Amino acid sequence: MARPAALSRERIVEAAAALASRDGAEQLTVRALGDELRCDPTALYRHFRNVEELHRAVGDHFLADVSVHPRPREGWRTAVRRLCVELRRAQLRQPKLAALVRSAPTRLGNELAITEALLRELQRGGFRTPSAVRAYHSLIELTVGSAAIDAALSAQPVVTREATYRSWRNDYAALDPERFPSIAAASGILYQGSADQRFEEALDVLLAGLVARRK
Amino acid sequence: MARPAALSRERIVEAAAALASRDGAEQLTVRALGDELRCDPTALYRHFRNVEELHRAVGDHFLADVSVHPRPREGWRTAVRRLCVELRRAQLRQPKLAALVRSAPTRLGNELAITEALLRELQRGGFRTPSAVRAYHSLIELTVGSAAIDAALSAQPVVTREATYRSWRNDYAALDPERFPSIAAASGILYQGSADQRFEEALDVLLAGLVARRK
DNA sequence: TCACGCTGTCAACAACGTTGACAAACCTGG
DNA sequence: CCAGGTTTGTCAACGTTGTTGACAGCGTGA
Repeated sequence: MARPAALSRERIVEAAAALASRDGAEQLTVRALGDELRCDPTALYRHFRNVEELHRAVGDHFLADVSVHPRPREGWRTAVRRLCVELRRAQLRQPKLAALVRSAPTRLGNELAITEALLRELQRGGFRTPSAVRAYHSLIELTVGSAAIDAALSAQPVVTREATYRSWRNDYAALDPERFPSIAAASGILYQGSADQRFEEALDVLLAGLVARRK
Repeated sequence: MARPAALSRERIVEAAAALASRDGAEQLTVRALGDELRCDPTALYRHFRNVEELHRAVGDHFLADVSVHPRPREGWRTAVRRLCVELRRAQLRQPKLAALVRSAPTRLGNELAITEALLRELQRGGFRTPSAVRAYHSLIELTVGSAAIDAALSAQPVVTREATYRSWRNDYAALDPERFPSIAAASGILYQGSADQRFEEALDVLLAGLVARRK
């Protein structure tokens, strides 16, 4: 081949992931990555066509946590539900990196495996291809979207988060009941419970709706 | 006050809105805004602390577009669907703002009006308060989350966006059918149609699921 | 009238992604 | 064993972004 090759896609991706999860995805710049790797920033372009390609690789890196292999005695609906819950959990674990994968699918290894697993399970559940694809889109929309919403808050410690929810409910309760009667009546239970609960509730409702429209 | 005051927050926000909806939010730069207003780009800083404050103002401007007043002869389900679609549309008009709004409800004017309208319509549809709140959470999770996903792409002009979807489908089609049989079979219809269609499909499924669980 | 304050202009800075020319290091064909 | 070609990191530079500080023009209150 060529020269010692101090760099490699893997080494770059790992450095980028460390940098992004430490300083935030917005700090993941070509020059900062050069500092992190102790090499010239533009050396990156020997391994990636542009930053977008790098972002996709980094985004895919942490999706490896989702286990996509079929489990014996697991029904399709349980499998789909678990895949979505794990995908969400992986994104919430790395909220800063999740910003890289939610706007566009990476179309790389780990994400492809998740997509394949979801489509496979839906088909096993009796969805024919066009219907399975529509169901897949709906599930991803809810799962990834919900993770995007909750990313910021889930980064906070539990006590802080609970305090935040409480202050929201207080704000709702302080409203003029004449102008906002429905909010006032609901102020005690708005944003009660965890975001995980709210997501799984929505997921179950969506799944039920999908089953009813299955074809 | 002072000099003729050719500029104002309102005039700037309107010019920014026109620019963003014409050329895409990506093109909403300080210099482009200067061209649009026929003034020096930095004059903007006499009215806004920085671009982020401008983005918020533009976003607020569009949130007012969601019409929350009850319409005669409009069923609750139609109303809920419309509110969600309009809320999503409002957020997509200012993709850069979506990042600021989605993590936490602002609990201010326009957003409160939307919350109130959603809860009101759900109750009109036969949901009792606790059930209506859960339904509200699910709907917001999907609507705001979906907007967060699509924000980046909807910032691009239509032709670019279509080219992006096409290149995704090409990537899926180029995969090894042995390793990814389900994706290969679905590659022609993955990410076909618009993001709006996919969202409304998911919304309809969710609504159907909610109705089935109504109490 | 005149000084103050608001507002737009201008030049400049730092940081961003990206490119093309260059140089060093390795592999391979002769 | 060495010459040629390829790979890979370095360097300087370009065009773009947001932002700042000095300057100048204008209107109003003292």
